[in-house]
Amino acid sequence: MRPGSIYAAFGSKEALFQAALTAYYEQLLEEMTRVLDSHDRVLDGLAAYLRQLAVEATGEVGTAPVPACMMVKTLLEATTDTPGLQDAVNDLFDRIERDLTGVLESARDQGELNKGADCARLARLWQAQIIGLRTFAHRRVDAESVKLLAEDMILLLQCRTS
Amino acid sequence: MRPGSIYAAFGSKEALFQAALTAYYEQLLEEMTRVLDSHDRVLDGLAAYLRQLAVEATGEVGTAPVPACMMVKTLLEATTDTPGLQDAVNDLFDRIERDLTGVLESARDQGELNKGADCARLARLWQAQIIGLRTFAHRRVDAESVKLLAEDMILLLQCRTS
DNA sequence: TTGGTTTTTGAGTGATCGCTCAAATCCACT
DNA sequence: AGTGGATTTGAGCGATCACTCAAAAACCAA
Repeated sequence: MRPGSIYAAFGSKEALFQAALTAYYEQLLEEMTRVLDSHDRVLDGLAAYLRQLAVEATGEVGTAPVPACMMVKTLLEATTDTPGLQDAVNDLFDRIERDLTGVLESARDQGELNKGADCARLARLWQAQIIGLRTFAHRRVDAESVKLLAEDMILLLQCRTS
Repeated sequence: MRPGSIYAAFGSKEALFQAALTAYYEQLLEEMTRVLDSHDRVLDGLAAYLRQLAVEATGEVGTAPVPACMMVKTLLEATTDTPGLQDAVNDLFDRIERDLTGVLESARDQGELNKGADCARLARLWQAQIIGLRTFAHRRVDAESVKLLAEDMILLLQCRTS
């Protein structure tokens, strides 16, 4: 495909990037939902998701290590002179926060969290853990350290949520 | 200053960037040391540092919000076709990990942590928290949420370290 | 096969990129 | 004031940037 076709379809480089970013978010959400659905307890699913991120990030299995999170890179790179991008990436992060909050609320409703848990706040804490884990994993560190980091985060959140 | 002077002094854009990155790390370390030294207990100092990051990141005081962490941005952006940069940023992250490990070891020696604590592992957990907090804070989120996030992280680490 | 629409292409636009260099300028020392 | 070495400057190099467009090609119903 040559530039002309792309510009005919998307109009601008930024619009193309935004479409890619949204598709990226949708993949992310789909995969997280898939992992959560394959576990009975919500908190188990979240733990499994974090463990999976740790493995993928280091490329321990046959696959190559997953590249850096597109949303995080965009969040850190977008400035006031790309207002459209800034709006878009913030909107997607808000969506993830709402998604995660919903997941945690259903965990609370099923008795996995105490009744008074602040699920939105927990969702932000969890999101920060995911960001921290995935970003950390880009260092040249051994896979074991990343997996231990994931376990620590899981422990932390369990001690916070139970 | 015009390009010629800069290239005369640094040789290349990448070398200039590396010098800036190293200077950035040194500032970071200096500031963290300053905060730690102004607290009797090491863990109190670390908590204060995280709280300070939360405030600075949101720009709650008079100052403008701190831009994204140069080291994190470099870590996420550096690829195999910038091997020098990748080496440099990994080296600096290693240094931070060693710095933090040393700080935690002195905390352990003073009885703030239990004798068997894995300080290197804790240092990586703490580093991931800092990365997560600062990155999260770049979202368009109210300052209160960021401060609560910092408090949650501090609580988590206290429950992990005591 | 034809005719009309959509899509892709290749060639090219000006702007900016990283970078260079000879000439001009600056500055400490005599 | 004069001199030698260090520094800065302005002009400009080729390469790449985001992007455009007329023409060619591909597509598809009739």
